[in-house]
Amino acid sequence: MLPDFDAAPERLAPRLLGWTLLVDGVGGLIVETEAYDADDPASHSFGGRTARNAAMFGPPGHAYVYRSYGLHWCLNFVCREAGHGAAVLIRALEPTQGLVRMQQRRGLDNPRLLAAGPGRVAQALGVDDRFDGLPLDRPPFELQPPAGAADIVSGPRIGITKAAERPWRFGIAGSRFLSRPMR
DNA sequence: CTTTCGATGATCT
DNA sequence: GATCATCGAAAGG
Repeated sequence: MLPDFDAAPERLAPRLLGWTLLVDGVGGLIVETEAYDADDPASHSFGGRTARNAAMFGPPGHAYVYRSYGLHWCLNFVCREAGHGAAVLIRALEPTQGLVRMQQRRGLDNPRLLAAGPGRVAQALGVDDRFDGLPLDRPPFELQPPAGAADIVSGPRIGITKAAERPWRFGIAGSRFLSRPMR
């Protein structure tokens, strides 16, 4: 069973919450996401296809990984349809599997800080540009459906200047593992 | 608790 | 040459 990667990003993003994301058996529950679309000035795909964002214009259900601020990696799930340029940014996980491995990679103990933020997620999972364009339906990736329904909250996306009013950030209400509290 | 700032490099104009 | 879908440490209330 897999998420509906053919959906528009603002619909896929909330639906991903509660799924378990593992990379080589390490990861946890997705608790925070953001949607980015082609007609969205905040999106890397807004200006059309380039070398960096090529994976965003590839088939749905694949990874788009980019370098942020010259230091961090960020992981997205491509969605909608091939050639469109839509994706969902994975912003935070509640760690459940491979705690020690994540603590080693992050150089931290506190489970709360292991994957609370997109750069932290990628570092904890060992994701970098080698994962750009890889399919999400087979190893090293594994996705497991939610155990039950969760309360979902939405709000403005973080760290953007354009289209800042779109409420395309989604989180599980009350989770302690968000990059920032929802509002 | 809050705000500020430096790190660091690819990407795009 | 400016702009980042960020993080962590430091400084101030």
